Amino acid sequence: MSETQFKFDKAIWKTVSSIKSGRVMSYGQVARVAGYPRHARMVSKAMSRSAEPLPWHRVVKSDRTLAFEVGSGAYNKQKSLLEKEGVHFIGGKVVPLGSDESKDLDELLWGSPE
DNA sequence: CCCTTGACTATCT
DNA sequence: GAGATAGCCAAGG
Repeated sequence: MSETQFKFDKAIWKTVSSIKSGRVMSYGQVARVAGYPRHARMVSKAMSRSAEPLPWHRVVKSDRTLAFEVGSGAYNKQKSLLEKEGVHFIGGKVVPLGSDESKDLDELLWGSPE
């Protein structure tokens, strides 16, 4: 494993573990904050290489949907982990704690999204 | 080296 | 707003 890759992994791990419970970050955002813009696709690899457990479930796509196929085991796993932290799922999108749910709740009641 | 892949993103129809 | 398209960049065959 090269030196540069180790530095990259370390930066990613640090950023991911800095995500607070109930909050989420997109892959691109994690990469940018870690100091590696346009490395969104590398974030997943770095997390996979992590020796110790990381709050990987707090990392979602830029549109706030999960990166896995809907209905897959990994998808359900990530979803339950997030819900356990108080994160809502509305219309397949995550709703972090602290965000204004009234609009989404309104959509739910009126049946606009799924 | 060339080509394909992927836990991505932004933009255009 | 969903689907297609084109960038993106490191890894691996």
